[in-house]
Amino acid sequence: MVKMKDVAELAGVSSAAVSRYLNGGYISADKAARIKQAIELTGYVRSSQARALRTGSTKLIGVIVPKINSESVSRITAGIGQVLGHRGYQMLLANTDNAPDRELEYLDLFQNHPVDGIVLVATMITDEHRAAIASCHVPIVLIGQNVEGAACVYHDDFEAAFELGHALAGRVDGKIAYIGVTEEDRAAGYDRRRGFEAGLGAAGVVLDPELIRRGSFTLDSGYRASRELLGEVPDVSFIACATDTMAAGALRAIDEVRGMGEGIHRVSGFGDNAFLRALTGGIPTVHYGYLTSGVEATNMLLNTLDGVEGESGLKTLKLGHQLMNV
Amino acid sequence: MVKMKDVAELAGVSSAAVSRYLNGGYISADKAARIKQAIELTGYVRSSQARALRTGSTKLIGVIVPKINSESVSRITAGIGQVLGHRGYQMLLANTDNAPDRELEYLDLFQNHPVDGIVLVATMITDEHRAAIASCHVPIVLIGQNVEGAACVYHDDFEAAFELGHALAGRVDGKIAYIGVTEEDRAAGYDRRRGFEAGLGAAGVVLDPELIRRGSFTLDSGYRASRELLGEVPDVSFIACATDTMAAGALRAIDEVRGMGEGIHRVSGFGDNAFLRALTGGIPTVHYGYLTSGVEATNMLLNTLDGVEGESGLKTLKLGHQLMNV
DNA sequence: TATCATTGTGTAAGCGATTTCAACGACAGG
DNA sequence: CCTGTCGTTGAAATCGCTTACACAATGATA
Repeated sequence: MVKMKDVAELAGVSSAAVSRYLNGGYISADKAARIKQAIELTGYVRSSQARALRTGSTKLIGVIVPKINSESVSRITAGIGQVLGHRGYQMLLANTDNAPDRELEYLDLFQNHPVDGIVLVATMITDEHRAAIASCHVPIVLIGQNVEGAACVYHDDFEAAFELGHALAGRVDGKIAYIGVTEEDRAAGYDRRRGFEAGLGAAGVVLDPELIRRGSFTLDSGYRASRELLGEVPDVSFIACATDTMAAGALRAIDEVRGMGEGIHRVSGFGDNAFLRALTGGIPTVHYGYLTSGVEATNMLLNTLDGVEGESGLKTLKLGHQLMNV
Repeated sequence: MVKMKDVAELAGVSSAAVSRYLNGGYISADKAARIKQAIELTGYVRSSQARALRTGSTKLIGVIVPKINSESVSRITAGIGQVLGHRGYQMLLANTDNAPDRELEYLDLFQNHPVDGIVLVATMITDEHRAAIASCHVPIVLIGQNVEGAACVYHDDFEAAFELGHALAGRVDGKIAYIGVTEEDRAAGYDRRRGFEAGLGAAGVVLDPELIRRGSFTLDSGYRASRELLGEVPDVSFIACATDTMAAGALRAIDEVRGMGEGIHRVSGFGDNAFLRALTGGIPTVHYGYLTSGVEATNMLLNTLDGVEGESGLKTLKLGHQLMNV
């Protein structure tokens, strides 16, 4: 592998000159030309490892996600990747498979090590998480949760759920059920459930605690919870779910129990999944700018890292949402 | 940041001893104990950058994908990530957004630089690709295409499509149409289209060239191609698509033109998308072990890198498939 | 003419690990 | 007692790059 010294010798300069040429330091025009030629001739590329050791910067951003094969996460990731690519960084992806302790593990691994910054697509935030985030040696931005004391890019799940609940209250007659997710996930669990209840409440509809069930983000869990619900409470009229994926499961359950095509007007979700939209013509749901959240979070992070002027660095950013099909 | 020298001093040994302790070289029991204690006391973690510079190995695997927010790719990626995690490697993810030249770019970037190996989730393989792969300095495994002279983990798209075509020929009456993707994608474009035609042919059904259209992997393109098709040839009876995602678009188009629920029995796809399966009860499609292909490819790659005995290293592996709902 | 920025340049000192090398004590065999 | 082997050790040489520093020119300013 050709190294800087080789290039320097070929160009008849010192390796310091080559380094300066590469990094934009003082260099005379003729030497610059000779170096340029020497680099092209040898096909030299500088060792990012040596550079990293010397400068302490790797141009790598650690991205921690709970699950890669999910529409929302992969959209967020697409947004992150877009920005990183544009700005000369690369993405080190860590998938925790929904295990919050693996999040901590990666947080630990990353901060000591090879990354310049971290984007955490967050689900459950425990005290341990807060501690880990606070003691992080590199800048970190969270996506999806609003955590005090950390830079966050998030959506207002309470408000969105409120609006959805309020809108649905007027349109649905009969019993409304809600299938949520773990409330340890503040945004998708707690806020959505509470917001939805509050929204219904504001329209004078009470959500019967008996009709609140719990799933786990998967289509299958939405399906199972719905079957159970329909079995126990046959006259349920509408099933609201905490995610579109779960809503797809609910849809399937209703179709099975009540006949094909029955489910479409009897479920709602969150996330505005493209597949679901196309196949059903659109159930009531909330559109979040997932890609945008990835973009915004990453820009914020890189602005601090690159010391971009005019940008106030890490802060908390609430993105908007949009009610669909209500 | 505490470094090896600090640990060594605290333990009263040389840094060489600490390094040996960490890497399993000669070390006496008592020194090992002292070093262990010193490490715990200081919370020392070794700099992977310095290590990388010295050893030339980064424990990083470059993963190049055409698109991150797609079910098949994210499943493959999940499989890759699983294995990497288990075996102490990390994933450097590069998303090319379906731009084959960005694939080349990353191939170039990766091979000279910080990764120990590459997994390429391949779509179009041009001669440039072949050249880049052949001249790659680090081991590389392709997923999804069978390329002569490269290690590949792939599915037999021709055979799968043949079986699907053959099975459908007996079940469908009336005109069958096919919406494919670019034939530069040998597996998903060329092989599927040809296999499907051959399968129909073997059952005595001819696929009218007028009824072969072209889309681009997206739901929307499947929708548009189908609308066009239905407009031009109103008596089309069945639309086979090159991917489930496109089939979802076709489904929507048929529902729009002929009434809700009509599409379900009139489309087929490839890939066995979970959402589509749940929402439709299952259209004819082919199930591929996407996660498995990620797992197998990565194991193969790491086996060569780690020099695992008994494994014959990089080779080409054809995975099975399964016809669904026919 | 003396003084001082300004611009270029090379030398050499690291960054923090791994690894070669020579050396050393102990102990067994001859 | 000498020699060879084994297990163990630290000093020192890298790995390839960046950058502080010293030192020249050169031209501008007083």
